[in-house]
Formats: sequence, structure tokens, C-alpha cells
Amino acid sequence: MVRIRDDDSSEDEAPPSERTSQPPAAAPEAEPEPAAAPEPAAAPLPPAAAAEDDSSDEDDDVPLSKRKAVENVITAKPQPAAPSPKPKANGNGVAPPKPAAAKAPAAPKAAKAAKAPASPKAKEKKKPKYSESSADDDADSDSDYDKKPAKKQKKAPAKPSAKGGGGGDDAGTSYGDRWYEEVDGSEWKRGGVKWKTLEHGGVMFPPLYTPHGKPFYYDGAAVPLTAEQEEVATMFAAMRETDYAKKETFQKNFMEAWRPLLKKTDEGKPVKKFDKCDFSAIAAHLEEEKARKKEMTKEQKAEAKKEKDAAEAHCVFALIDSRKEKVGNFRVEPPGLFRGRGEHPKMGKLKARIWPEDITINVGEGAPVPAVPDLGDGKRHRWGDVVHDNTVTWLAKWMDSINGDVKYVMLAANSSWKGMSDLAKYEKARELKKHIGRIRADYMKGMKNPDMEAQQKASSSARRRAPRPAPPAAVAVYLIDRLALRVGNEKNTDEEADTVGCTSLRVEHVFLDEGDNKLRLKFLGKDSIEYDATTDIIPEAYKALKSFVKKKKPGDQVFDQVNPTELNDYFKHFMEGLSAKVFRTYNASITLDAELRKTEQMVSARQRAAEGDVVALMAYYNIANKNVAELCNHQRATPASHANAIAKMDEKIETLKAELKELKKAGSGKERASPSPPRPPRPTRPGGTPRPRPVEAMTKRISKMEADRRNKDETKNVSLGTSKINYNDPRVTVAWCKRFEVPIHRPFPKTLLAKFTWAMSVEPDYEF
DNA sequence: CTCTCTACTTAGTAAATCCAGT
DNA sequence: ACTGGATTTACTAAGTAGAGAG
Repeated sequence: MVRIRDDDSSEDEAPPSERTSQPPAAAPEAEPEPAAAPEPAAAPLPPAAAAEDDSSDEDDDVPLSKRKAVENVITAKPQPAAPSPKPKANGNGVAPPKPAAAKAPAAPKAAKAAKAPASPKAKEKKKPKYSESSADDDADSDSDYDKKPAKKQKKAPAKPSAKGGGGGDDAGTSYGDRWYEEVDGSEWKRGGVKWKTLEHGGVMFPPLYTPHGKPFYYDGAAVPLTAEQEEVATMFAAMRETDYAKKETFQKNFMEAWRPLLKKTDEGKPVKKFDKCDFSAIAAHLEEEKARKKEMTKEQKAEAKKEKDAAEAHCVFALIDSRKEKVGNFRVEPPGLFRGRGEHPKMGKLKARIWPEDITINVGEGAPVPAVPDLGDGKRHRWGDVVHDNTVTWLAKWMDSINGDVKYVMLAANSSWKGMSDLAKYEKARELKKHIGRIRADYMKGMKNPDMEAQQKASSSARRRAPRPAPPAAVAVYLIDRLALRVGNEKNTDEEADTVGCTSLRVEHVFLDEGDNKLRLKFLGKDSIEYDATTDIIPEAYKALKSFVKKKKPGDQVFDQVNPTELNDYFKHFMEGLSAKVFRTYNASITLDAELRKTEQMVSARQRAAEGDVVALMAYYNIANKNVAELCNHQRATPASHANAIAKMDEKIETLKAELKELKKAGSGKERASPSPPRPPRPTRPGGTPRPRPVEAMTKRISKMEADRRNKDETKNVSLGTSKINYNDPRVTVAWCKRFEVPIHRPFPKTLLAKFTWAMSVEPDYEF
């Protein structure tokens, strides 16, 4: 059970997976509690013996280069020399690292100073609320990661210097500004001032189309195409083996987009029917191109990459209040056929090419406006607009031709802006811990509210205290809380795929006949990912739901009258800034925390001995991660190679087991002679028949193999990444790594490490 | 209020890269 | 050293939700 920090109530705070209501994620089949999971095959040796020789092994799999990176991320001092305070107007002044005296003020602080009268107070909470001990702990905790001595320093800390003109720093290691030591996230507000100075290199445009001249056939006859026509034909040819290309909607939309282009030059013989189109020659050409690319030598590839990097270098970084920050998506989206998810009515439409004239640049008032690149079409282009809006974080934007929605160019995930916002998100979610008891109590009462008919509205914000939701709103909140559903904003089904969330659930998505107090929901959620789970729910909710679906048609809304805005207004009564999505973050993170707190019980010594500490621990971490992913219904397509891979593993396991048997039989006596045999150099020999190895090594290998197999199968269609990136408070993971001496790069690959720099110095006993 | 606009987070998949087994 | 599968990153679609307009 999670210990409760500064909380009054002893309300049920258990994460969903620990409550009576069964974990929502998976299908009806009972989810194996982690407890049931990894049990190593019987280890014939005393664990201790096996454990002994393990550590070296484990160290080996820690690439030192990476470890170095980790260290950098954690300990990197703020670059003492900030870039020049006022770069001169040279269009790409962002690139070269410039020396300067000016100390960079953290953006949000500036923001606060600028607008918040509360700024003196803010100063006091310099240090993150939840980290009890002070600045020096930083160094301490860092050293946790160095316990395993960095023995062989393969590479000197050589920087991958001067990558392009970009200033020569690898992602995430040297922007220097430790904003997270100054702020606690609370100052990150929409509409607030985000920067004082902003300078950047604009955007990169995709290359113009180069015609290949390969024939297109219609009804058996070659139809010559202009470059413009060929471009679109080629887009389709490139996709013709995908599922999209086989869908009627896609074909129809594609033809509707393409035909008008064709008309311009068509004489009398219109290309009309999709079925008569033959793109095979073009497709063959694309294949060839791909093959040619593949055949390039290593040097050629490196050369090409170098050129590309050089061309983009000026866009890679932005200079914000004298901090150098990485830009995320500075490449303008190329034209193409729209790939909407699910049954999207617009799939196959032509997404138009974006020109400088379509783009609005946001840049500091005094800063140079980024140069409009030469697109190579012989025309002089200009930006559509240039603005200086310091209340937003986008550097450029344009309107997308498919849905008319705005696309933004923003900073990368490792930037301080994203980091602050991330920190604020998790602090908000932690704050919910303090209020969740009241909220749950309130919606429980709400469900029993007799004036069901009266109105389904949550409560008007005019009502100041004790908001009491009407039953429907109460049930909706219950589902958002316990099943981690999204709120479900309204959608336009003519223009978008038909997907729903909590408030937009329809009668046809709800099944109440699976048993008493069992709720089955089956619907398409975000990205048209199916949610299909049966959950034990409280009788009050069950009863209420029955009444909500009564006398309604399948297509009717279950929660008519309940809408996201009202729910969010209602949430505001309990906590500032509380909205429906916070519940997902809260539930995800608290689940991860709770699961990881069981590590000692769940990862047996035997297991650790057999598989190695880090391996066993990470296997458990992944199980915890998986539980969160299932809670949030994060899915992925089963990898095509899955069945194959499993079969292979089974085969391998069998082989190993047979070998083990042999080994035992053969070496029964002497094998054990020396208690700790000096580790022979890894017998990596070519050829098949493995030289006999110590029994314990073989056993270890088998258990690892089996653990891997189990893991792979259980996660074949669970996407772990999404929760790791967006829902799990990284400090939970970092603290766990510190407690169990797991290298942080095991759960967090390079980019996540960079993204979560702000979380690295957390105390080992951090609690979500 | 309701509806639309805006900005930002969250999401799965395609492409690129890595890496382990031959 | 190669290669194919696994892992990681890039890409961009699809959500949420606050703010502003009507």
C-alpha cells in the first residue's frame, strides 16, 4: 500500500490494479498477477554460487559510452558560458556557440517576474517541494550510477564534435541550463509569458518533386503524366502494398484528389476508374531506388548523412533567453496521401505541399527573421507571416490542408519548456493524491442522488461548495477514475474517424449482461484502438448504467447531457487545474510506484541469482510497466515476426535443456570440485557444438531464455513506450533504479534520458 | 452560455539504427 | 562481416482543454 504523504484522509488510494475492480486493461481472462510471473526453472546450484560470477557479466552489457552519457546528463554543469546575449542578426546566429557573460534567466522565472505578483514567494520554493535534502544530494545520487565502476573507459569523453554547424553537442548533454533546480513546475501556465528572446533558424522544406518519367498505364495504355500528376501517382505507387491502398475510401479519395490534376492535360481519354490504373512500373522504379540506396557503401551513406546534417544544422537549435535548445520537428511535413487512422473518411486525400507563404514564423522582436530558404524553383519566396508572440512556445506554424488544423514547430522533448511542462504535469497528478478521497466520496454520493431525472449536469460552477454530481456525471467520473478512460470530446464523424471516450460512449458500446456488477465496454478510442474489457464495478454504478441505457437506441449517448467541459469545471471544485486527463497520469504513475514497491517480494533471490540482478530486476520493471500500459490500453500491432520468434525461442530452450541434461550426467562429480571456478573466457567459438560449460552457467542461460520468452509473449501487443514517455513519473523509475542499483539507461534509452534530465537527481526514496 | 480556435500532449506506426547470432 | 530481427527514433495523426468569439 502506498504510504500517504501529507494527506488527511486514509481514503483508498490504491492504484486500480490493486482494487477490487479487476484491472481494466485486458480481456476477461484473468490477468496474471505479477506474483505469478517469473519463476526460474529449478536451479540446481546454490543461488549464491551462481550469483557470484554474475556481476562481471552484467557490467559487460553496460556500454560505457552510454554510461558516460548518463553521467553527463546527470552531472553536467550548466554551461558556464552562455551564448551571447544578443546574437547579431545573421539569420542563423543560433548555430555557433558564443561566449557571453550574461547569465541566462530561466524562462518561467522571467515569466513570473513579468506577470505574477507572487514572485517574491516563488523564490522561496526554489528547491523542488518533494526533495527533502538539499543541493548536495545531487552529487550523492549521481554517484549511485557509478557504483559499478566505470572500469574501461573506452572512449574519452570525446564529443561528437561539430556535428554540422550545430555547435557540436550531442543531444541532451550540454544545454546546461538546470532549470529544474530553480523551478517546481507550478509556474508553467498556458497564456503566460514563455520567453524574452527567441531566435531560431526557421524550418526545412522537403525537396521539390523530381520526375522519374516511368510510365503509368490506364486500361492497358500508357498515359503520359506531367510532373505534377506523376508526383501524386508516385505517392500512391509507394503505398500500394499497404492496407490503406486496399481500402475503398482511400482509393476513392485518392482518385478524387488526383483526377482534377489529370484533367488539365487530358484530352478525351480521362482517367476515371481506379481499377484500371496500373502503377506497377512506377512501383518497380521505387523498389529499384530503394535497392540502390541500400547498396550504397558505408562511406557513401556517411557522406550523404553529413551533407544532410550540414544542410539542416541551422534549424537544429533555437536560442531562447540565451539558452541553446533543441528544436523538435523543424522539417515541414512533405506532401503525401493522408493516412488517417481507423476508418477515417479522409484517408487517401492529398495533403498539399507547404510553401513558405503558408508558414507563420514566431521569433523574438529583435531577433533576425530566419531566412526563407531557396527551394530551387527559381522563385523568391517569403514567409506568410512573422509574429512575436512570447506567450506561446511554437517557432513556426502552418495550416494543414486535410483538416484545416494547425501544425506547429516546437522544441524537442529534452528542452526546458517541455521539461517544465512535464514536471508540472506530474506535480499536478501528485496533488490529486490529496483530493482523490474527497472526489471519490463525492461521486459515490452523486450516484445515489435520487433526482436522476432532474438533470444530468455535473454541477454548475456557480454552486460554490459541495458540488454533487447527478448520477450520470458521477458514473462518468467513476469510469474516468477507475478505468482510466479518456474524457471523450465531441467529434465530427463526417470528417473524422468515429471514436469515443467516456462522455461520448454510446449505448452500443456498453454491455451489462456479463454478470452482476460486471461492465463490459467495447469501443474504439483514440487512434481507433479498440478498448474491450470487462470490469467489476460497484453496484451503484452498475445500477445507474442500467438505467442510462434503458429506452435508448444503440446509437444514443449513454451520458447525454454530460460533457467534458462540465466535468472539468466540476473537477475544478476540488483542485485547481484538475481535469479529466490528470486522472490518467495519476493512476498510471501511482500504479507504477505501487508495483515497483513490491520489487523485493516479486523478484526472488533465486531469480536474481539465476538471471543476474539487473536482468531479473528489469524483467520485473517491465511487468510493472506493462501493467500500466494495460491500464491505459496502450496497444500495438503484434509484430509480424512474433510467432516465428517464439517458435525459435522454444526450440532453443529445448536444445539447451537437452544439453543441460547431458552436462549433468557427464560431469556429475568433478564439475563441482572447485567451489568458485575461475571464470573461463567466454567460449565463443564458431561452429555448432558448444563445448561443455559449467552446469550453473547453462541453467542460468535457460532461465533467462525462459524469462525472455514469457516476457515477449505477454507484451506482444502491449505498447510499453507510451506510458513510459507520457504517463509514468520518471522520478519513480529513477528512484527505483537508485534503490536497486539498476543502471538508469536500462529503463531509459538515450532520448528518454535526455527528456527526463530533470528527474535524475531525485532521492532514492522518492514516492509518487 | 455554446461554439470555435488555439496550443499543447499523447499516440501508434514507419523508418532508421542497433546488435546478436551465424 | 552479414544479416535479420529487435529496439529506438522520427513522424505526424489524434486527442485534451483553456480561451475567446458570438
